[in-house]
Amino acid sequence: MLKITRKVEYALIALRHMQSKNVDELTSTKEIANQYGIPQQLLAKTLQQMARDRILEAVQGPAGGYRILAKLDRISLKDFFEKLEGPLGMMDCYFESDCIQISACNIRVPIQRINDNLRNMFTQMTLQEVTQ
Amino acid sequence: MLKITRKVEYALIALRHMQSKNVDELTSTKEIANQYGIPQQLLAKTLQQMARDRILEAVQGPAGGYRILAKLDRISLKDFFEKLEGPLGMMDCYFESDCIQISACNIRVPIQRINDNLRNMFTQMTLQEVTQ
DNA sequence: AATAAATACGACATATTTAATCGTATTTAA
DNA sequence: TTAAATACGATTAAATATGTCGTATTTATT
Repeated sequence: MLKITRKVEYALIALRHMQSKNVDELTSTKEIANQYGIPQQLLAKTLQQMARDRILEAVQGPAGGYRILAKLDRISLKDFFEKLEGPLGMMDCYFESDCIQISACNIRVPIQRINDNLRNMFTQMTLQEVTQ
Repeated sequence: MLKITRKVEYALIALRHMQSKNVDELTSTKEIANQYGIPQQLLAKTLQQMARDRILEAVQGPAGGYRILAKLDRISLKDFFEKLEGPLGMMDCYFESDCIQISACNIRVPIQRINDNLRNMFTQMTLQEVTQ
């Protein structure tokens, strides 16, 4: 429980790598995959998604690659995680209302308390803070 | 990511159920399983583990069952989660040192920052607070 | 003493989720 | 025209979580 996924891991590695370069400089998937021993195809998908989410900018063609597009100090860790993984909650019943046993359930409030604290925490941390 | 497991879910349900009773009163696995629609065998294992962890007290034989043994306001959510699920960290490299690419890894510090915040948060919440 | 109802627990099976790979298309600098 | 890069849906593989089975042990009740 509470494990970070590879997708998020690879995304953080890539961001941190790009942060060590000049802002306009491009980084290819291959470069990162080789340097950190990451499956290239999988990393590619992650970077593509980040480009769709306007965190990165993609440049196609040879000598292409990615560079950081967004202001990382404006993106909370919560938003970052949710962009990559979907809604951030410790239980689905936090979002869905079709739990079969919802009427009998006695821990909705407890779970909500934990969830709220968790979300608060990740809302207060920015990507910049974490990756700088 | 960040999903609570059934084990933890069932443990919370059981605790909350028992909290609504007199402190000495026993609750059987069957009673909880029936009332909340939980697989009895699986719940049984969870309760057995909680008994081993001295959170619950088990009484065997017919008319046996479990009652709350520990002071719930003395148990942090971190300890509770770790008793049930093992070390609480967003990445294993927080605990293990045999990561193959540890030398190339550039996100140990970032991950540690997230981890520390997470652990802090769960250290400050007590089981009592959550389930009361 | 026998029975029945409960906990104890290892081993196995199934389901779900995550991670990785494959194949193909598109873009564009050289 | 070619080669090197991104784009992305489909599939496979691996890992984890969830659930079940079988059997043993304990003990109140009869």
